[in-house]
Amino acid sequence: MTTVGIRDVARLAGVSVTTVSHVLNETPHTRVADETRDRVRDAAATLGYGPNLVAQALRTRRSGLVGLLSEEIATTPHAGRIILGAQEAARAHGLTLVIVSAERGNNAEAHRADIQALLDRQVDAVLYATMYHRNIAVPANLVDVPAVLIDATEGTGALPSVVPDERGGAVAAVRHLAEAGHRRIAFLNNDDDVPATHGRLAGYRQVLSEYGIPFDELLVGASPSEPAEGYALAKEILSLQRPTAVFCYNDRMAMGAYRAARELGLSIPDDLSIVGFDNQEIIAANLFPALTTVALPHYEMGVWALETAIGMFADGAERPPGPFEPVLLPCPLVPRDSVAPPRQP
Amino acid sequence: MTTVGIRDVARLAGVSVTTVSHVLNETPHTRVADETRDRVRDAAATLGYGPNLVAQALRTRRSGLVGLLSEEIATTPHAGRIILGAQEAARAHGLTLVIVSAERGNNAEAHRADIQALLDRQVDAVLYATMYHRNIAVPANLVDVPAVLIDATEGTGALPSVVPDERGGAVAAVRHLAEAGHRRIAFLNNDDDVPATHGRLAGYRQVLSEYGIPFDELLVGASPSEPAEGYALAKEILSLQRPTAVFCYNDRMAMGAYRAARELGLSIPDDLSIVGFDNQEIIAANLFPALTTVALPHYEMGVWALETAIGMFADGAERPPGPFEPVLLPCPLVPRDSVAPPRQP
DNA sequence: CTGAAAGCGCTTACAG
DNA sequence: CTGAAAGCGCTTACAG
Repeated sequence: MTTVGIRDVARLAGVSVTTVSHVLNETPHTRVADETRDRVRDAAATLGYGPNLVAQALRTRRSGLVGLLSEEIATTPHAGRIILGAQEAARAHGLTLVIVSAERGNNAEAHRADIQALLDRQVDAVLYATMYHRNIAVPANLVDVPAVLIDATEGTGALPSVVPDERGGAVAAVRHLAEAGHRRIAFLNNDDDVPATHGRLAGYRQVLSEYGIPFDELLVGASPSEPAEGYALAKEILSLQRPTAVFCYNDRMAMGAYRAARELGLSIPDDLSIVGFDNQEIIAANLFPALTTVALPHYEMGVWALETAIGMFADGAERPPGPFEPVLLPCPLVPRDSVAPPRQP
Repeated sequence: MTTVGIRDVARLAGVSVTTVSHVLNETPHTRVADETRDRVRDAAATLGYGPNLVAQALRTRRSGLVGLLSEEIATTPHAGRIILGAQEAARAHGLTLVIVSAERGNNAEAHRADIQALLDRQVDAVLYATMYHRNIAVPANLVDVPAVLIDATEGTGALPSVVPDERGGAVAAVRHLAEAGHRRIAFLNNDDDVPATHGRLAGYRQVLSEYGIPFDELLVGASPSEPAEGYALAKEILSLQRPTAVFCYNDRMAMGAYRAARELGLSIPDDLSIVGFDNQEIIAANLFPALTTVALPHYEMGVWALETAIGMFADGAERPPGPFEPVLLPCPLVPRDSVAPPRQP
């Protein structure tokens, strides 16, 4: 690969490198004769010239790189959608995404080192994504660069951050059930102290009061948010109580609820309607019947974060002072086949 | 962020930048007094100096960046494991991974542009990953740089490539069933003309002959590799034939087979043993009973590709001439709970 | 309208 | 054992 430089273009066009730079970059306030412009462009095209972005970065002190530090890139498809959103937004702005998967175990010191590596690379900004919505303490050196949090908040409001509107998503889910006519709606919650647990419960309660349905604590349970535990919890609540619908903290618990319903001889959706949360395609679309659920805005959070970061380092943009309120992105309902009106009483 | 440069270190240590560079990089064949070394290191440490990698890249003509072009980053967790493998290998070698998600639709021209963007960034190598094992035609400009294919082969052998040992994985799966005592083993295959279809069938047939089991075409069927179609196919074969075990092309089809078995009143694993392929955690671990399956070596392919790429651009390394034979990585059996000996006949 | 020259932050022969 | 100087490929005042 013979590498062609700006000098080669200048020589072929018979102009100086200054002029080549001006026309190729369309430098504002610079008049260049049309005829010269064309000559330069032709020369660049015939040589297949593309500027060396490393040199450009050194000179302009802008690398065009944005770093994405993500926990657990591999284990969840969610991370993939964040990456995709950030990546497509980056490409749309001529930026390149550099990714590093954070060490497991939440080792703050290791994260600091990962961020330092990104800083040494001169990234223009860093995006910091956690694997699920939570409150975190950020590594100290994150303040050395425009940074934004994805799926995470941090108490002080020092950084812009974007998270799912958990409550709003739950409201959509439970309203969907209520609108279908359900009044005895169980809720299988997670038992971790994380924002989604509280937010989804709040949404559930909100809809109950909207519809004047009394809160019945026998219809609400909490367990680890996995299929096996969801199954046990569903079995208990479905056996003792007689809800006509159940809203599950996530699709994995809904998987368990499907099994419980099956074992109790309850047919979905005729005997029991179920709504999940997370929209994990591989579960939701392939359960039988397909699961109605609520989508998490991972792609959108990736886009939002990237664009917010750009706003922090773009020319002329002042880095906003903060403190920042977390931005909530909507969690839309994804209707499939697991909801029907309750049977006639 | 006041950025500290090599000059600041030199000034503080009372030496030239040349000397700072030598000691920090441990340039071979360079004698520096121990006392000077220490002074330099102390100065760098107290200033928190890290070299500007952009400047270093420009000067050494080595960016330390490797690009990963991956189709469909978001839709499959597989891509995540490739990224993770490549990323961790990159970090271990002081390299940084740059990722770009290829346009959907397999648009060769768009891929060419994505690769060009990577080349403009001066990446030292590019890794090209497809979303499932297949034969492809690579964009022409990929030959301008050390490149390796992940999960893909390309006819001419122009590029190193790494793919799963489909046949070996199928052999492990079917042997596992045969060793448990099964002799009537059905195979639910995919119906696409892709390497995995042929490889897994070959592995199935190989084990049959190892055990002297005649090939019975009534026990073998093919359909799209999704739960719904797997269900239909399983229902047909399980109703008409009476296999004691079924080997499924992938975990999604196995999901369908579970449902078929349930509807036919067959209990897994007592009445019917099932083995899948792909080890999609979210399915395999959460089906009930948990699915015994075969893992695809995505993480390992990511590592292999990154390290092979390094071998192509490292100092002193000659770029191997090719043609290259695809390297097969093993697909190990992941035993769970869906296999048992057949009932007494 | 166009170009000569300095400089981004490093590394690396070369000289002493 | 240590340092002065050139140069990687660009951009950008500045001058004409």
